[in-house]
Amino acid sequence: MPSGHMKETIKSVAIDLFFKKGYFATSISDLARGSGIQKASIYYHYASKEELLFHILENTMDDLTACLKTNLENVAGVEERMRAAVRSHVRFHLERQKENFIANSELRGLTSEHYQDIVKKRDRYERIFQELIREGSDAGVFAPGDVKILSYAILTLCTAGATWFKPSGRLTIDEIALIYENFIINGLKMGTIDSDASNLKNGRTVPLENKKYNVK
Amino acid sequence: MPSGHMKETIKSVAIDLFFKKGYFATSISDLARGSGIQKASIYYHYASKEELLFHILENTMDDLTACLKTNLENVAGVEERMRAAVRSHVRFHLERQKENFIANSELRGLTSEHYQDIVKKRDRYERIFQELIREGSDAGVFAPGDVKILSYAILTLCTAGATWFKPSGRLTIDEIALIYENFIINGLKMGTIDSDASNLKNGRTVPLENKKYNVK
DNA sequence: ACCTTTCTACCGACCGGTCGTTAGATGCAC
DNA sequence: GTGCATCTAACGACCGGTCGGTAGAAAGGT
Repeated sequence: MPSGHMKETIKSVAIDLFFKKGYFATSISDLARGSGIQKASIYYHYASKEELLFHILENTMDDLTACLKTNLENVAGVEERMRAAVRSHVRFHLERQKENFIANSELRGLTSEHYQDIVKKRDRYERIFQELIREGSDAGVFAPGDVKILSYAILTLCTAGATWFKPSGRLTIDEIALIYENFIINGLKMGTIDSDASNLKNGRTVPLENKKYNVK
Repeated sequence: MPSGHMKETIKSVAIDLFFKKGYFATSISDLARGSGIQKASIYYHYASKEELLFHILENTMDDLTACLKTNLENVAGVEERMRAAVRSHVRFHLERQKENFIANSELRGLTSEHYQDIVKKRDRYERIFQELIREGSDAGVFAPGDVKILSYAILTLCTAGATWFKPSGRLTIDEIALIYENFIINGLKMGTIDSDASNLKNGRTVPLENKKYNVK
């Protein structure tokens, strides 16, 4: 089971357990047990539990961005580039599901400095998509729309796959990637996306927090 | 700030803190401090921390479903019904952002019995959307596609709003709801959604977990 | 009206247990 | 014997939860 370096073993055990039980619910003892060492020995490799988490998240974010950049190399045309970007994003999230799940659910375990590091990396990644949307919109290929909201939509859509995807499931990663790719390109292309909310005709349709449900 | 009953005060303090710091990071002492009582007094109103969490989640899920059902009453036509459903979903998640965020991130805090209760409620809710997609697809209004994947896509897309939405932000809830509504209807309507993955032409484009990045 | 009992809502003190972390000794490869 | 990797042992902090008790309002009998 151990793959040479104990530091890597600990890391991969951590990825497993953080994914399965969550960061806070996973104790150093759990990590030690899973790695086959005593819990004090963890501290020879990592300064703290939080540093271990940060290490995982940082690696994931760096690989995610590197992956996207590589997959965009030599791809021409804004639609094809967006397709490639979505494909890259979906595949990365499904192939490395556990790490991505952690990256999206355990940010609160970080110190504020580390948190900001990760958010900065995430923002840089998002900006690549936003730039693509803007390009496509300028070129008339995509409908004009709110770039930020659309980028969030695209990314969270694909990211969500990491929460429900089962490698043993009905569909392969490539099939899922294609479904998303088409869904998104479709949503972006047509001209019906606008922010004209003038035709909204409604009062409150949602119950307030902690209030009993009442409509109209 | 306290609204009559202490039980309600505790609940709303819990919603605030679970949203801000997370369920595990919020201690009973935190809840007591926020509610202005001693921590032992919390147990007069709730049997345990977990029961309090369950109480919040159960309420939220029940209201979510009730809200959808009401908003679908007297709406005819499958496209209009889907639009109404998306609108209901987005609005509920943005208006009651904190509770919904908790409901999507703190399920792991539940006992397995309570967890299954909530998942059952969530599945019932999802099935309403899946039924809508199937109807629309049968009627030829929506393109045929994988019903489950599409329903996940729709729901997670809208749900994600609860993670980044700022009430003081640029766009109103209704504007965001409209953007999503159009994006989704668009994605569903066109005929390009299929699972024909026969034209996939690629090797590995994603680095493996814990492996250095390498393409092709 | 009076006294007694019950119930509600809370408090202060405390428990066993687990947590992340540290200090210092030990084995082992070179 | 030098240094790396791991060990045993322990630390203080804090956790969720329990306990016995209590002030005060309400209920009930006479």
